[in-house]
Amino acid sequence: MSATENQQLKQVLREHELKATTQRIALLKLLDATHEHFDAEEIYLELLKKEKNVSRATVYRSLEALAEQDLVTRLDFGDGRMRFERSKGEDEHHDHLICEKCGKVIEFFNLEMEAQQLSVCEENDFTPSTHTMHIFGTCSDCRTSQ
Amino acid sequence: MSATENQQLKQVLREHELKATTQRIALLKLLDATHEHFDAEEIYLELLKKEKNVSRATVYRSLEALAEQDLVTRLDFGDGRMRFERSKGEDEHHDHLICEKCGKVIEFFNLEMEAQQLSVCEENDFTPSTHTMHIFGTCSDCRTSQ
DNA sequence: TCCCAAAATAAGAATGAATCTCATTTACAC
DNA sequence: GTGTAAATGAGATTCATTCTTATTTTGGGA
Ligand SMILES: [Mn+2]
Ligand SMILES: [Mn+2]
Ligand SMILES: [Zn+2]
Ligand SMILES: [Zn+2]
Repeated sequence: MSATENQQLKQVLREHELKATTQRIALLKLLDATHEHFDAEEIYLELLKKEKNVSRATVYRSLEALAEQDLVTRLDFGDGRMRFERSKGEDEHHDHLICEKCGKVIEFFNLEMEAQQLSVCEENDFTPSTHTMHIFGTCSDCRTSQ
Repeated sequence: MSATENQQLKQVLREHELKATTQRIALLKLLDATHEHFDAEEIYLELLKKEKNVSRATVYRSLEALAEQDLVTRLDFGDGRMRFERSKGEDEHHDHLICEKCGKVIEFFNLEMEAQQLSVCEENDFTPSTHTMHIFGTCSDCRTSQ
């Protein structure tokens, strides 16, 4: 809504050498607003509500461009479609607990685990770029309610 | 080849309440022989070389049945198709380093990391069932050769 | 403010991994 | 050996994602 938010996002996009299209701005605004882990179709449908002109192809292309610049993060929860979240700072990396019953996603960060990852890479003379650390299981709500 | 290997695999399948079809036996034999991380199409093509009758559908269905019984393990390296490996013992769980340049897969096990995972689950009142811990990056071969 | 070339978009076709359908074959308990 | 439920083969189908092409938009410069 706010013109200032639009301006800020325009700024962000340009800093990353991306043209500030209305679709990309709307996409970032959506992810900023919700903090959720949307898939492409959900993003497409949300954007349709707000903007008259959006196409699925643009959602996919924008997500690709934004992910390339680390403005959004791709998440693969292994169910056949990619999820996306707004990237937080370099310093705010986190991993995920995913409830197989209700789909809830719990974010966590564990410094010791990250340190062990680096240690494993060193042992294997391997230069890491990214990692996926997803723990699947049952959340407390789903465990108690059955 | 060996009749004894066939008999052993028949035995294994029956212990898991799976009918010992020639296709399932051939599939297990292939994975036992190579220790590789094949996708379904690769498995299909390999089986075609050896058996005259195999269909893609059977490969997928067999892999599903075998994975259900933990005789094979599904691996999602995030590139759009699932990989499969022969499951090792409960005690031989491992995770993967995946080279983004050459596709090489390095297996590792880190007890401290696994312990931290349990600790994170406890903190979040979460009951884990499985996890994916894949580190993507560049292997030493690919780093030195360029 | 107007103009232009390059880049991005809309709409829908194409792709490809995975699943489903159904007629036929096979496994295995009796 | 028989019968029956389960598994298979072949190909159709699904569905997420990518591609194609004509059209529109962006951003820089006149
Ligand atoms: Mn997250
Ligand atoms: Mn492995
Ligand atoms: Zn839950
Ligand atoms: Zn490599």
